[in-house]
Amino acid sequence: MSIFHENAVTASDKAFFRLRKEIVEGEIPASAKLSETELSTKYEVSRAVVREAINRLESCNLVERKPNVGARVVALSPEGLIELYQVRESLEGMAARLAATNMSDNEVAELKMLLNSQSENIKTTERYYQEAGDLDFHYRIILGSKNNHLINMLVNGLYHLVRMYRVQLGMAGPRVSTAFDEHKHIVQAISNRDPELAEMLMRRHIMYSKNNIEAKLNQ
Amino acid sequence: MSIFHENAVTASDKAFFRLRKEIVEGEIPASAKLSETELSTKYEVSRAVVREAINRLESCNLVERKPNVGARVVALSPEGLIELYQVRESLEGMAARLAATNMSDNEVAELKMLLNSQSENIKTTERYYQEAGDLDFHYRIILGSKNNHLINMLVNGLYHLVRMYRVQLGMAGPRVSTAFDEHKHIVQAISNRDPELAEMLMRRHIMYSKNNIEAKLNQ
DNA sequence: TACCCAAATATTGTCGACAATCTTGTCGTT
DNA sequence: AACGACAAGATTGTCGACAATATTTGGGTA
Repeated sequence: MSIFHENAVTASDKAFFRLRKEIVEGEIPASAKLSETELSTKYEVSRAVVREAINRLESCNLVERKPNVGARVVALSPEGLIELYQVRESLEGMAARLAATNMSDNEVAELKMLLNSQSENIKTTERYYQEAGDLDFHYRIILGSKNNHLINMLVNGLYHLVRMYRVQLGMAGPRVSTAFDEHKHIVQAISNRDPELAEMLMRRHIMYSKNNIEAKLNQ
Repeated sequence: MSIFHENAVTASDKAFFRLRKEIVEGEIPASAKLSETELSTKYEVSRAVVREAINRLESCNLVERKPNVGARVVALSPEGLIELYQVRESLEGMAARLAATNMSDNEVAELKMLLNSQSENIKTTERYYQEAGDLDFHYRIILGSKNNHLINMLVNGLYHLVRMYRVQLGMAGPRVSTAFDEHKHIVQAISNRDPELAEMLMRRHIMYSKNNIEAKLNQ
């Protein structure tokens, strides 16, 4: 997740990033209890910074907390994944719509270049890169919306959870080439400054991913 | 905001609710600095609970925090309000779509009853009630989506900010009767189990509000 | 054995103090 | 006077200890 280049300034930041990484990548498994004392000895910091880190993870929807009881990593469920993709469809659709209006010509050009470079590597490269490329694509459109609420909700709120599902349920999926075509069409709509089409295509794109995942889960 | 009946169990909860109320209602003005020590003496609690409350307010997008510097109440701007309504349009549109599928017949019937009771009071009652009624209407549809992510984002994340704008910029608006008609049509679509129409009508409904606000701001 | 109550234990919530960082004000130099 | 460096003050970040609450353990009774 080095795309976002967040830099930790305080100890809570470091603990937050580390804990988030361990949760997203499954080192700390889903539904596991998060003991404040345990983590504070493990990370060699005080309980206060662990507490703050856990609180932040709660606002990312990565952990759930009950008063006087403690925090647990969220449970991963097929239903939760569907709900997540419904929200993504809604928010990223709007992001594409806004991006069609608000992205600069320069940003659109760079987005096209990104797709071109991906198109060259698309057969030779391995899965992880494709996943990062997909992430990068969506990330740029989100930023292109120029809507700070939207950006914050998606980047800080949903994407780590999406990645947690992907990593732990092994949902990188094939769908590589078809997804790539969908990306191309979305960029075309943005380039044509067609907000409605951009939104519709983005929503379908995410809906297809959702259906793909649902099919895998039910098989 | 007594609709949501959150009950505070811990001291941080109380501080959080109180601070949120004071910020939303403008008692602590927009862009004001939040001093931890000051608030801790004012509320007669330790700095730790104030810190936690402020952190929670940050995840509600009601305050912004800079490391080693402190927290400020967010600044209210016309652009921020527009961005907020764009996100609302997206999320509540999806909520209406999902509600058309997921609300029980019973819930739909209760929603209709709510509208009927509002229809009777619509001329005699004062503005505040209408505002609460509007809130209640949207709230029920959000819950009707049965999507926990959506519910959480809207109820805990956006609605207090919306209310802060309403209170402080005096945006209760007239638009009472037209908005009521829009509500009726949305309920009709949900009752007909027509997700696409429900979403479209909700998006328009919110877009109209946004346009109404924009017009007021630019006048 | 199954169940309930109470003591013991462990965990979270809250507090005050200290350390690290930023901000403000003063002084000196150009 | 303008600018920059330095010191003083104030604010946030971090820590360990204590208080309050939840969980577990153990014993007694039906």
